[in-house]
Amino acid sequence: MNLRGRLVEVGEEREVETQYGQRSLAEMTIRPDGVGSADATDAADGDATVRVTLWGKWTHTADLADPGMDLLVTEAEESEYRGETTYATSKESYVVLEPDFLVDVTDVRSWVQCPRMYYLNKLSGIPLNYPVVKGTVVHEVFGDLLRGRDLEDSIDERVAEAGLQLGLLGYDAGEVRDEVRRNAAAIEGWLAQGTLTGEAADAASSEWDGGPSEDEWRSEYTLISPTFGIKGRADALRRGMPVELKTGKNLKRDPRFQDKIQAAAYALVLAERGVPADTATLLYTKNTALDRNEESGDLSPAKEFSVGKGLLDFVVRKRNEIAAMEFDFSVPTGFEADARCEYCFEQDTCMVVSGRLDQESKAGQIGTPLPEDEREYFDHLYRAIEEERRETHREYRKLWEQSAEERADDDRALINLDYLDRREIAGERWELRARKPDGAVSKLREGDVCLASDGDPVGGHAELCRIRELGEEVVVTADEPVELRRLDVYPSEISVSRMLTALHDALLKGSEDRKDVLFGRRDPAFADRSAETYIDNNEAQNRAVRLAVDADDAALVHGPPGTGKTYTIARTVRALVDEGQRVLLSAFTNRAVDNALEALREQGFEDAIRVGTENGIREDMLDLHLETAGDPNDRAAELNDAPVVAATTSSCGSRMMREQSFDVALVDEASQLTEPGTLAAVNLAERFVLVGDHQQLPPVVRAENDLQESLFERLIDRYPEASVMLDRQYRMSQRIQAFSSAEFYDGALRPADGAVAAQRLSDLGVAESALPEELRDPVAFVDPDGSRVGNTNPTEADRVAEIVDAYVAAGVDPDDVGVIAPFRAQVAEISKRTDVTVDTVDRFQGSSKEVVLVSFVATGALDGPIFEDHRRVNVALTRAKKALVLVGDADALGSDPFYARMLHWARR
DNA sequence: ACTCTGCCGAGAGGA
Repeated sequence: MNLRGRLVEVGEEREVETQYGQRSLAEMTIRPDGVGSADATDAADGDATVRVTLWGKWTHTADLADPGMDLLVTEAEESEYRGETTYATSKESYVVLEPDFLVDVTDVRSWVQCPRMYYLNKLSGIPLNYPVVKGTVVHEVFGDLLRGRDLEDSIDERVAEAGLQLGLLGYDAGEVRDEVRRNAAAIEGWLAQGTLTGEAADAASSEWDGGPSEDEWRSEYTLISPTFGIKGRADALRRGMPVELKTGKNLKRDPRFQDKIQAAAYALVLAERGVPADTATLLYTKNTALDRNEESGDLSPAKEFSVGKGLLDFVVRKRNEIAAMEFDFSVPTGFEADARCEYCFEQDTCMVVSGRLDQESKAGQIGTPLPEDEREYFDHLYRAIEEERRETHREYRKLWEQSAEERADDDRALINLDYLDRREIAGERWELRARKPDGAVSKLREGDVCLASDGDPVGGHAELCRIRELGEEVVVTADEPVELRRLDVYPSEISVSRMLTALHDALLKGSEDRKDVLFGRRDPAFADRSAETYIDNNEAQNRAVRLAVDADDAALVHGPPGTGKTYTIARTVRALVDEGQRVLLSAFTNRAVDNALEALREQGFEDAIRVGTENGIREDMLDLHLETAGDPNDRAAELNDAPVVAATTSSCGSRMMREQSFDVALVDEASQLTEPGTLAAVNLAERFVLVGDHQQLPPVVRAENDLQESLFERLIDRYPEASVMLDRQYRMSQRIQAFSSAEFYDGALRPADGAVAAQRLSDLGVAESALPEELRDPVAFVDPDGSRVGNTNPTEADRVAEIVDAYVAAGVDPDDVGVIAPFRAQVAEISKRTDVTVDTVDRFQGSSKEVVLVSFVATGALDGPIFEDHRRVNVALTRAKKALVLVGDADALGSDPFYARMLHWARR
């Protein structure tokens, strides 16, 4: 049986005499309830504790354990001792610390080389370098070969796909193709050997009947292990045994140890799925025929080795070391292993990082430590980012912990799909189709990468796929055919990793000048190089452009709703380019990046490149999109020569963008970005301009931590003189903007001119007299006397729909009406009753409508965190141009001073 | 208690 629980007490290791001789043991006390999977609670009832003895080598894990950690013992032996039921590890047992902390297989690999290498990889990311790019190409070609694809076709296409990266590294396609061809020859030679003849091609063409079966080849197998807390992707499986491809050379008789560990980790995860693998193969594809002819005779690329329980135990223990270290956010020193620093390629990096961050390390330190406030900042954000990582792991857990129905409720999956069929498509890939059940909704969108499965994404057959169509019929493409019954959002740690690298780059690679400003040691400096006038009809906008052009370090532009931020940004970019500056134009969302580009083009500027994934970019900006595939030189030149590069801040953290440098980074929506998120863009430039509004929604983070305050907000508080507030708004009538202006902008936000101030529905040809009495004021309040049911209020939803109808009946175009609600549940409720746009506040940010209705849902009292952040209300109330209707319960709204003032204003 | 956009995916190599 499996035993799992929270550690209450951790006993010391001790030696005892047994019938098998002297053995070591350590006794643990755990509280089995309330943790993890269902079988965790098999052992005991209530909050009783149980004792479990860890024998032999598992005392190593006991040594790492601390009270509070989650402990899992598989195949535990139960025995009675003086009336008490106790447990102990058996021969088959594994002991897993913090199984919910998902460790990547490659992390185990680097940890085995040196724990410090694990840390350095995590911190600084893997930079753009040729071995990685070529390695990736070879892996892709390998997968293609296994699927029976023509070798030359595959090499041509895969090398072309890596065009931009190769170009940035200064390689040309021909030489790379030749080199890949040499690696591929080793693969082909191996595939053709002895009993393997023709197998790959046979497997590829054979009928597929679900999960992996014994005699088949599989490429790119996505594996997640809830039991062992490991995830990863095996390069291939042959007859259920992992095959790991290496692009390098290994002329020794045995595989490299860390490579064995990597392959063994895949074998471990396969064992959990009931497909035990007792052998694994490492394929060193740089070993050539020439090498083979040498005397030892066994230098073929393939090295097989057996995977016994002892090796698997070792993998689990190493994985436990990582989990234990991450549990209290500690930093590995390198002393945990007996790696020899003098042979290590990372020695210099390791010493610099140790020296600058004042970390203990086996390699020693170089250089002087960063100032204390910078180190504190690092420690603080490092921890916050790691907390975010754990929240991402929770998303993984939902893949197996939630029942299908719960999963459906939380919007992150489409379940119970009716599998229709599959079809082989170009590139030896597959197109899979299924029918969606009526009314199923999810956050999945066309173009997303997600996990397609036969209904069981963890224990069954799952493949990463891309969504092509998401209508009544669901169409996805994948490398292997799955019986498509379920689609899940595939959680990714990418944004977390990128935050970490941005933090690292800012502190360890960033210029002192910039850090002085970031850490409040020096006020931002300004030169006098701007022209007098850039924008002649809006004094604040003009000042904003001048501030940005004059900034030697940083400028901050505060743009409340409707104040022409995007226009000002575009004008600023042009002014900077005119000064000969190379500009990075960035923002949190794709939408904002595209809006800024659109404004640039409207102002006649076209010389920009849009970097990012194709499906994130709006169609009318795709002509500016930088293709990553193609001739290396051309692709690299396109990027390197662009005076303006536009990308989301997330893309700025990509390997390719990290190689770019700019004079100025201009970041929109900066108030919605975490500090590390902002740094990803800021790091790439000499100077930066942040544009945002800290009175609107803050950054979205999963964990409660200090990532919630944006760099924009921190800096604007610290350096008000380096900022300009755009104070003229072009969106709302005087009546509508009054409350927001008074509450959030000290009354400084004003209509740009009389026409904006005085706009009314009659301007749209609507007869206001046709509206019910209660709606004739541009700001109205309606209390429908409903009651809150969960996060909905059906009566209020009815009333909202009636009001929408009233506006439409009076002549308002339905496209000009929008409804906003705080909860998604209420959004769904209202959507059932009307065809106009209905969305949450958060999703409405950035857009506007002539008529806006806000449904507050709450009755009786304002219970819930969603009502606590008044900035959300600011967003909701500032979407309307000519008419705004607040629909809610007067008692609830009156119970809080802020909402009471809002009510007072609305009722006037 | 609630809100939720990004990004792609994990990788490789060098004594």
